[in-house]
Amino acid sequence: MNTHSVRRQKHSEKYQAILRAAIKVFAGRGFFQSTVADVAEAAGVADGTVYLYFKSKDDLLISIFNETMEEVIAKSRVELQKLDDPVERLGKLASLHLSWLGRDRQLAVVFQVELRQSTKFMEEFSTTRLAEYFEMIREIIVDGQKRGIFRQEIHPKVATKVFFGALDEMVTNWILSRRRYSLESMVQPVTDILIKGIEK
Amino acid sequence: MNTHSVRRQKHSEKYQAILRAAIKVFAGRGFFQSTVADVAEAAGVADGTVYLYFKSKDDLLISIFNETMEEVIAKSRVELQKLDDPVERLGKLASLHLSWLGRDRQLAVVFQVELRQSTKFMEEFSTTRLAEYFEMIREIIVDGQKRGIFRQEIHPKVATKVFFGALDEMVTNWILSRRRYSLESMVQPVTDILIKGIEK
Amino acid sequence: MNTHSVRRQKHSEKYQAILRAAIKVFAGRGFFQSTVADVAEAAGVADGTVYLYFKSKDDLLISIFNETMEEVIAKSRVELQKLDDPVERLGKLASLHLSWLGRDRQLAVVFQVELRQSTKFMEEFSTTRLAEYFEMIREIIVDGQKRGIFRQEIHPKVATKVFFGALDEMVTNWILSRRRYSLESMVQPVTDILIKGIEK
Amino acid sequence: MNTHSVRRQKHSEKYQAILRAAIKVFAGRGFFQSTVADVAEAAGVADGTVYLYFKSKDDLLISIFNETMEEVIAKSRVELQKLDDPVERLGKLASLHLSWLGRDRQLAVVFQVELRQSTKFMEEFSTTRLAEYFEMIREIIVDGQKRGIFRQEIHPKVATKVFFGALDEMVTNWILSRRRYSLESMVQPVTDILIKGIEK
DNA sequence: AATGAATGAGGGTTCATTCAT
DNA sequence: TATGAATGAACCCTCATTCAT
Repeated sequence: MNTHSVRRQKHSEKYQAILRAAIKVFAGRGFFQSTVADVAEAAGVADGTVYLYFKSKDDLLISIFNETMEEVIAKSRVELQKLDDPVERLGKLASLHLSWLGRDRQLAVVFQVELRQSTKFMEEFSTTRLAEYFEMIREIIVDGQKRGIFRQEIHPKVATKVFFGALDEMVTNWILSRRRYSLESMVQPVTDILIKGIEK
Repeated sequence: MNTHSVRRQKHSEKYQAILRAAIKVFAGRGFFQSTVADVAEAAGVADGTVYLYFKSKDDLLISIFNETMEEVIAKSRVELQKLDDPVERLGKLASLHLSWLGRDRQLAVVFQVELRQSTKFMEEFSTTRLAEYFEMIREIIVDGQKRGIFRQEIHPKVATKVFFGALDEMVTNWILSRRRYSLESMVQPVTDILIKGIEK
Repeated sequence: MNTHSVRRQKHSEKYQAILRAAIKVFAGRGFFQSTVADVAEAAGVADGTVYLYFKSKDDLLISIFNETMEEVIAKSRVELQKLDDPVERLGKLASLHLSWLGRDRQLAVVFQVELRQSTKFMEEFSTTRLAEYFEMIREIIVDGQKRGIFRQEIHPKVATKVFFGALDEMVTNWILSRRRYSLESMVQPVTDILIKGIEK
Repeated sequence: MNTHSVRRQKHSEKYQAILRAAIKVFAGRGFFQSTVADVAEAAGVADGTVYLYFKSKDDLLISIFNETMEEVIAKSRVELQKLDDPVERLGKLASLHLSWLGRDRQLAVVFQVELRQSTKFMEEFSTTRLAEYFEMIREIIVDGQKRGIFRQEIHPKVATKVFFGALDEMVTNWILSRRRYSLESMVQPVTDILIKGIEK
């Protein structure tokens, strides 16, 4: 089996081309309405070639999630390490979250809509990379409590969900909105409410 | 067409049986993975009978949304009219939201996962019943601002999305969680944060 | 079984209404594309009622053929008996053929198109009422030969087919033609050729 | 779409195999009673393969018509160019018509019965390849009139229909007949009548 | 590595027919 | 007689995946 050689190709031009094509196609037509042939065509490769880089159609979706989250989490960690104040760090997280999705509407559609196709997917996702993301948020909140900046009585996990849920809804609303506005412009008003909500 | 008169019998036994079966089946297998035959079998009717009451498989999903939202909105209005204080009203809304979904895990799965299958669906939904629901929330917030209870500088629409997004995330997390806990138990900790976030 | 009582109803209002509706519907949408429900609706009766008067959907088509041919053959016989000259009789036959179909475009469509759906139908038809019709034509030709008006060397059966085929094609062309013209106007030019073709 | 390049391979083995299979199956069971699976099985290919070469089930029928007519018209033109006398040319046309259908009973069934399934088909056909065929006949007749061989008073279009209708009926009768005889044996007796009918 | 022709299982939907009322 | 709700078999077409080249 040449799995290994293929895995090495993760960052090959074709792998990336197919992944980008998948995002575009899934965003446009929806995951279930898209065909592997659609993705192949958009990537400019033959149908069979997709299977040299991805195990299945599902794997395309999972890979979009994993590849993107990996990058996002890594970048976020780097950015957050530069800051110390929990308030500033939460603000930064919100800013990063809304700016990376606000920059690429198609990717946002895939993340807000297509990746939530089934409990099967969602359960899988929420126990891996997404759990990491949640943990990042939770840690900041716990740290804020320790430092006496955030209220002791709030439950960190609940606050994490509130934080994530609020950002998530901003993105979903932005995607579905007819009006075209900058997703980043939501950072301040949202964090204002969220921070106030947990601050002492 | 005589199917029309049949389809209108929204409250006939069969209509309800098929709708309940659809919720159960869609929640279990996912909308796209479910077949109309699955729904029919679960409802104890023939495949063709489904089409006497619903236009298509999609219509089943849309009907689950519409029927449920109609009922939820109506009940919420009744309950909210009994209260005057914006804080109490928001608390009531959160309580109602989490309790009606917390009562029926399958319905919750359909609402949190299956109904978000495609932008097509979501765009349709978000412009109708869901918009009504958002409006209900927004009105309470605006009222709170007028009364000087909530901060003037918060943007009601943003606050509405934060409120909804937070509740929505509670439900999604609850569905995907392995641990079995009461969704209603989230009411107090969530509203605590949200109210604090917008209060003066 | 109440077959007998039903058969008695052949000329009841409903039987005729359903038959007329079937002609209209089959002519409009084609036999296979039409549904029994279409026919029932057009006839203003319930779906099930159709089955009180006709054994099956096929039976509707067969009945249209039989009922009409019965009438046509009977009327033709009466008219032909009034004439003696074989040339005049053939002319009369052509005239009757083109006028009864030219009078009712929908009936013509059913006869020229829908009744020829399958060899099964066609074999059945061609051995019954249609054979009678062919025989009527053949007898006139044989008579013409006996009287020395038509050429001896022509084969009566062949001449019959030529005669019928020519008329049949006139009707088919008329149905499919965009231009609207009187089918009866074809009588003279067609018989001119056909008569000349077999005359001494 | 890469199916296009495939579909263009009109003379590939598979394309021809499927087309032959379709003729056989449609002739045997009738177009509407035949399934695409029947055709695929008869052609020795998978169901889906049919759709690599043909757009739809309808397209199979249309292709049988077009492919055959194209060939027939081309061959007829070649043969007719070898002759000069309008009488001989009409005779040749009749001979070609009856011999190519008489050679392949299944093809004849498809042409006489299955292709006349619906006005939709017939209207489409009669305005394309069939119109060409009619035009070929008409030109010979007009030529015969110019040369003073055929009567001036006959209407060329009517004569064309008579000619075609007569041949057409020969074929239809031959198909439906229990007795097995050579269709080509009809050429002489039919043309005898038809030529006499239009000659001076 | 890449291709793309071929596969064949799978599913939404239709509709002729029945039968309890 | 008449109704029309209910049935369930049947079918066209799609498409993820494979594999010979």
